Amino acid sequence: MDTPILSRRDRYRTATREEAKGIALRQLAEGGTGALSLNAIGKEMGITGPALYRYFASRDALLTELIIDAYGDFAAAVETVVQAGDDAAYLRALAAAIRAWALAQPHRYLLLYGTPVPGYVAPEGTVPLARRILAPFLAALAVLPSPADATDTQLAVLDAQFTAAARNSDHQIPGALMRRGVVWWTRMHGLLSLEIEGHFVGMGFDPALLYDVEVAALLANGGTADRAAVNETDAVRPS
Amino acid sequence: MDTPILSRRDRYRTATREEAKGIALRQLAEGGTGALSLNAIGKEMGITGPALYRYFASRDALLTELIIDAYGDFAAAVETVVQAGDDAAYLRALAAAIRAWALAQPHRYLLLYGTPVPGYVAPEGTVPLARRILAPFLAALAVLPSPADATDTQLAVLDAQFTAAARNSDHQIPGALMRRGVVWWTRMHGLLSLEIEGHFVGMGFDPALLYDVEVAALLANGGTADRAAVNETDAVRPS
DNA sequence: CACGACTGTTATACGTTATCACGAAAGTAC
DNA sequence: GTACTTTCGTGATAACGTATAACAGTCGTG
Repeated sequence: MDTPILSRRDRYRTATREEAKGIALRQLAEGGTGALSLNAIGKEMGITGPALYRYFASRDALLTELIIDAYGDFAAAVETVVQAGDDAAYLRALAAAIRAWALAQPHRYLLLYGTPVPGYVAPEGTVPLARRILAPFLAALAVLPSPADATDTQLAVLDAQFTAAARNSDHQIPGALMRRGVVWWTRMHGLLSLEIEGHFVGMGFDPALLYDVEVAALLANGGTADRAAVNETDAVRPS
Repeated sequence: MDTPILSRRDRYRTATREEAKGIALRQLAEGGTGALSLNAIGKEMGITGPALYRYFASRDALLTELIIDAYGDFAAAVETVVQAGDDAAYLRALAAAIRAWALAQPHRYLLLYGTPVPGYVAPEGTVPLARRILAPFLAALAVLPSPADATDTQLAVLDAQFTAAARNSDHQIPGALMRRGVVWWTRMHGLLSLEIEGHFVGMGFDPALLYDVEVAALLANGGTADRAAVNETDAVRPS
């Protein structure tokens, strides 16, 4: 967060930009991505719609800016988790932080991981941000013993793919570790997205409890099958 | 699928409705929910936009109709899976059918489980449809031995919640069984939604393989932690 | 045949994004 | 202090969207 010397004009410019983005977030929370309107934002700020085009190139530009901000905010929230207790407790705290952030501002979570909006173009600078969120999990998982081993051929192939991908990238994360991190990610996201989108309402159970149970399962067997009966891959597939 | 005797007019009416819905699906696949336009549909059909309001009360009405259709189609696709081999193979085939349908028409999958569109109102008749999709899984899971037991207090509470919810509903599904079904659902959805939305691109692994691995994990330990070290629930939670 | 329901058309109101030309304000240079 | 330049905001405009209303044609039925 470096704040270079800003001229009077630049300060005003960033101030109005922030004000607009704040109103945009509120509109987003109230009516989803479809409710985001530069005209409405302008009206609320006391200026006309076209005036906002001095600050944002287009509606999509504002939206991608909100996405990038949300990524950074999300990553920051995860990074503030302090490592207290053993690694299992740390992972539980990380998972809890993920859920807390997602439930506190569901619209922003959906902005990151929800249905891509019409003119969706991955903002390019998004990959390192996504890795920043996963990093704490990987750090904790690295020192946690992995119950499952490569006796399973499928797992071995998958881990080899991750290892190969690491070679072509700038990081050097072991394949099996990255695989475990992705499993954590997908399971947490499955629960959170369904909860946020309201698919659990009326089912009569506590989503927080199911979340804890799933986190416990991840801690116990690391997201892999530690039994046999896995090698029969050629199941009956439907037409 | 009962087809009562339709008058000449009713046949024409349903025909144009179906034609419009077909074009709507194509528009949806090309540009997402935002690209769905009654005007554009009409133009493509050779009629004006307002004419379509004789067939659909509003844009949202058309959208919810598409959602209901997708639910039925999805459920039908799952139900066509034939039970061959043991129950594990059947469950694998069911999971594969889920993935095949979702990947074949990602926009429709997102219509069901994706970010709710602006004027989202759960179409009311959607709950039995959602249960229809889960039903085959529950049937197969019922006869499959569950490795995990209620030695875990969290699991016991969760299962009790599901059991209580069943009492207030019309079905009579045991709590532990329903819990296992929901775990299958959330894990499959986590993988499928992230894959469909393109969050796996560039990571260098085969999503199908990860899917198989996760299904194997579900089969092996039923989505629960079969080890200890679960009872320390009070982890460090961030601010 | 005649009536009535159904279908499609134009016109209209109102909303959105986005661009443009113009005028006003603020900052900078002399 | 005056003149210049950059920035900011406005209003007009084009194109597209939903949705309603009034009107005209078409079809099925009594």
